[in-house]
Amino acid sequence: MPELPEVETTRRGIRPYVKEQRVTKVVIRQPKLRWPIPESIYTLQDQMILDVQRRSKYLLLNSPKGTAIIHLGMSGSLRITEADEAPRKHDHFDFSMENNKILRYHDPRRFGALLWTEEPIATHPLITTLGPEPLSTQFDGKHLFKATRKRRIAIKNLIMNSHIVVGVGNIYASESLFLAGIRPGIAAGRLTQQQCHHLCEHIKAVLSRAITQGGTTLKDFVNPDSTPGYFAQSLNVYGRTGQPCLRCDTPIKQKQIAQRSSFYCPQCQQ
DNA sequence: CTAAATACCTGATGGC
DNA sequence: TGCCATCAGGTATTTA
Repeated sequence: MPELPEVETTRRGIRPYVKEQRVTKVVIRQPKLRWPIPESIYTLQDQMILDVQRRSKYLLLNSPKGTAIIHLGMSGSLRITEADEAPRKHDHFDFSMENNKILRYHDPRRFGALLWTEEPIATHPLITTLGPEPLSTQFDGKHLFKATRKRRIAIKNLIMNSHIVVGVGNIYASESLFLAGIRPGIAAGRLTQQQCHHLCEHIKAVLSRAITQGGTTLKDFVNPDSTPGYFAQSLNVYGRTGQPCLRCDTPIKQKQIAQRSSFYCPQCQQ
């Protein structure tokens, strides 16, 4: 389940293998992803990948003629394989490169995407409406406080809204709310300025820590079986229904908020 | 405008 | 052992 740390870990993992490599071949085995893969993606063929960037959970492969936009959805992953390695089930597309390696996309649930744009990436419809990066200075307590005013939506939903801040998925929404001592279901507009400040700081802390831990597995990145390191980190509340809170021993509660499982400690989060 | 529901998809899991 | 039902999850889009 790629959240922002996993996407960033993927970016760092593939970059050494694809940056400044010419794409020798684009192979599409399954064009039906979240949106159909456009024919225009073949423009990437014979282009040099200048860099791999990330905006929100979108990976951006820059070339002189345009940008390939990759989203991992919920079950997507990218790996580097050797040129002669046979594709497996759910390996939907390949970018072969001059260095005799393949950038290969795998996605059982096909919620991911591969798109192509020749416009400046900032003008792309998927990108223009996005809120600030969570780790940037643009995202601070003031921004969050302002975004919460007069909003009745649950605070957990609000921080998962990419128009407000990008990159906060279901796992880290629950985790950061625990660290900030805020109930996930509370109306966003009821948060104080100080609570917004705390929540913002904890979102930044939990995401940076996860990226650091994801980085520990980077050396194994070419191993397709490598699991992202951050899943091994101790989660305080996510997936711990009924188990004792690590801070106060009260059993962790699970509640559906907007069709998403949310986890919290009824004692530590008021 | 906001908020909630819907759509997309497969694999893992649980009940019978 | 098999089969159906349920759930998980990111996010754009549709509906209210």
